[in-house]
Amino acid sequence: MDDDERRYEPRALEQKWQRIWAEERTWEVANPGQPGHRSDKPKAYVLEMLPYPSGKPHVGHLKNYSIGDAIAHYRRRNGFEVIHPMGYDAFGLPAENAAIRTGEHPRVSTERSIAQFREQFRAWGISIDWTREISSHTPEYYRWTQWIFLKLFEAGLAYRRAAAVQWCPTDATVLANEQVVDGRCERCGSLVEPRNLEQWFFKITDYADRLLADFDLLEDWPDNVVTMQRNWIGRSEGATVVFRCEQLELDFPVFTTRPDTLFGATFFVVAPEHPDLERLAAGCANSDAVREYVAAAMRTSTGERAAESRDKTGVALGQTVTNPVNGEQIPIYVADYVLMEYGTGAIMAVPAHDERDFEFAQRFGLPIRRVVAAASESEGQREAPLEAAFVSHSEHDVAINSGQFSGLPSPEANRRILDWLGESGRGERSVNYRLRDWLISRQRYWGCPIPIVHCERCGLVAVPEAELPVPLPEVDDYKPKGKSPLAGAEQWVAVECPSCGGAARRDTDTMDTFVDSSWYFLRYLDADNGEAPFSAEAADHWMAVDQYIGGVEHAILHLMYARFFTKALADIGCLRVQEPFTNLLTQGMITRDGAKMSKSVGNTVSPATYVERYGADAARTYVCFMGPPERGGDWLDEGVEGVYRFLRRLWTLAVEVEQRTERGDSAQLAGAAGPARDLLIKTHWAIEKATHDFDRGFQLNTVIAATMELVNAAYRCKNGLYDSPAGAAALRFATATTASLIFPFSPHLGSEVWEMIEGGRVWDQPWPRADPEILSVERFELVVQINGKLRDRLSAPSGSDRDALFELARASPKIAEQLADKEIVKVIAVPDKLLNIVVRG
RNA sequence: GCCGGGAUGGUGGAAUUGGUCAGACACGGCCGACUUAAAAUCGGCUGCCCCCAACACAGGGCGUGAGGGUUCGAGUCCCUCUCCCGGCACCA
Repeated sequence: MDDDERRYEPRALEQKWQRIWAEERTWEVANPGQPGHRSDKPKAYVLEMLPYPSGKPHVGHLKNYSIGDAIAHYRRRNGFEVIHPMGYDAFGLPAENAAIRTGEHPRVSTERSIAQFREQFRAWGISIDWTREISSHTPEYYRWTQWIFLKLFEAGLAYRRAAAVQWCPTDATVLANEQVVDGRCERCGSLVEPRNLEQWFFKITDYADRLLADFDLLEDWPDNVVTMQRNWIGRSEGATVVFRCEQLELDFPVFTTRPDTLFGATFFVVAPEHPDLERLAAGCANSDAVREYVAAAMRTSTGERAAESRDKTGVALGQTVTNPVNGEQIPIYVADYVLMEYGTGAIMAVPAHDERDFEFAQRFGLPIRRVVAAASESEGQREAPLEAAFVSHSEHDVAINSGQFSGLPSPEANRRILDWLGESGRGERSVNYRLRDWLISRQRYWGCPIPIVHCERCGLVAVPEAELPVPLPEVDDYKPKGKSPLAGAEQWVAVECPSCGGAARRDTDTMDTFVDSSWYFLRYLDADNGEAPFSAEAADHWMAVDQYIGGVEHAILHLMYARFFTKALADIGCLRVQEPFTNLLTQGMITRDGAKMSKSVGNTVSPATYVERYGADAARTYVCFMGPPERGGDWLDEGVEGVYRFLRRLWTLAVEVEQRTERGDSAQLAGAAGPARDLLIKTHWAIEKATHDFDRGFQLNTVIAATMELVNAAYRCKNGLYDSPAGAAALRFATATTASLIFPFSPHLGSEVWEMIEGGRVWDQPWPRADPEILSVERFELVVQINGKLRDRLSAPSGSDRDALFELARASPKIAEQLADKEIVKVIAVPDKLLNIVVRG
């Protein structure tokens, strides 16, 4: 064959294998009951987070799918029936905002982008079962998103209520709590404003405890993700204590985590949004000032109000409540540092033991009474005025100035006070969460319509299942105007009430796109099902996702919502698992020149460019070689080139080995000696190293390094091996093994080299196994240390005991010299590794 | 402030979990071979310092953010500190 034709040409080679995989439908798997279903193999569900299709895929996608594909291949080769599907999170704001600018329908731009993504995934050679492809914007998909919404509605988990919500003025929509970062819209950065609106919520708070408890069901999730979710849910144990306003005959329950500080409560604060505020203010002399304060608080943006540097503000209400532990009358204030959304919207203020209350008390000249002290403090220290709030959770603290509880250790005071309150019905143990219900209404166009009809007579009426999907109507104007663009589709909005038949109107909001992605991993399992979102049989077989791979930016939002959906669907009876993702790998971000890639900085990397120049194999292998998957890394063109050079070296080696050796002489391996045996050992070493690193948290970078070492070893010895049968066999074995080990990263080249050397399909081959016999050596290099310092290396027989090793070491001139006139204190031996002689003198 | 994760050559990162002078593999750099030449390719060297007129060899010392500790032995375990990254934060 002509030399030119034997050059490494990734493009032609990659196209060849991609064609074979498409024609032979290599990566398709069948459900139970379908022809071709493999009940003989264990299943593995390998899934990467689905992409939001905008423009073309970027390097983050390349990394995500390269890692996922390597894992999918590795599982397949280890005997698993792997389901590895793909889809698109196609609804969303960017496409809609583009539509407002360009006038092009979001469906058109989205579908163009989907085509580009699909095309790139094929060009990358990702092993996807394309028969399961879904896209969340299609009626076939969102019909079932609506169906699930209705099930949640029936179960009381979807409800509508008026609430103070966070409004983004730029995107002209409300946002979920999770989408507000530092008081700003996560997406566009605008300061969000408080608004009182009636909105749809999902009752995720009902699941708070299960979301926490079921972390135990997960096998391997990164600690930081679990911690972030824990913090987000923010469970705190404490008590609800009732303070009564005698004048108005009103009870005010408050939540506290520190019942032991009750005797230190010297005033009481309610949030500006508190529903009883008007009644409290009505009779008091200050009522104008109160109303003014409340109005100002309502105008202040959420972020501004939360700013820590801000001085405490508030207004006295001129009323008092009774402290249930000592009957004291303490004044009531309204202040915006108390949040209506947390607890009961009212607090008992204990300035001596809470920084915020302390600050407020100082500003308003309120008494500060100390009720907790460290056990070590003297009487004098305990009586001295506080410079700052004494906030401590030590078990060694004691209660002081606390009536009959004075002198008790704080934990006990806590218990006793609670019991005592409970007996008289003035308080009880309770739990509070930071987590709020998930606000899912969006006043935007490009999303899944909410399948509810508003009827003046019947109220909220579910669209009957048979009428799903409620189609997303065509509109002329996408511009958000404070209400959903869907409201402009008058014909669509006007509808008969499914319940009474009278004139009614459709809900014109669309759902948060996180709803779409909270169940997509279930639709893959049964993507063509026209009767249900998925069959119980398919879900029972494939769920849960054994390995999920995606960006850590979804640690809270997507991952918590999907966990909630899974539990809710299980409760409704659709699903038998409690957790969707058993193992999670969060990949690190790829930067360029040390900075996050962004169009405005102009440091983006287009994978397509590199795939064209170096091939998909080089690009994929490079992103896996940069470092451990969960770490980030800086993209270097030289790095891709380095991997490309390695692949080309493998190719060149394979061509040479194929030309200069004969197939089928593997029996010769048994007799290998000298360099041939060394190469054989190196090959088994590489197999063991690769397998070990794959199994230990997918250390993909070192798997690749092992294959590089093997190729380097083959290059160093190959010219001396061609002439002997054993040498030739060792070279063939090393080359084919490299192909086999690199296949999960470079599937095209791996397939090609395997075919050249061994014939057939590498993906049908089981993952290679290292032969322990070959790896166990008869002799090893003994390291001899004296007082922990290396002094000599000797060849020693494997399995020698301590005494034998010591005798051997003493025979060495270097060691003998070191040991002269020294007293041997101790000899430590590590079998087949080292000997440490401890001496004195 | 609280929680989580880090800090290893010029660079990305290795180190089989307390055991072979730490630095695999790769990038970058230097040198050589091939070539009229360059590119490509192949091969070699590449932590710092000392000893030496210089080269080579051999040798010695120091090195995993800083300091201390445990141990025969520490990048790995413990304590203190510094810095960096991520998350949460007026949540009672």
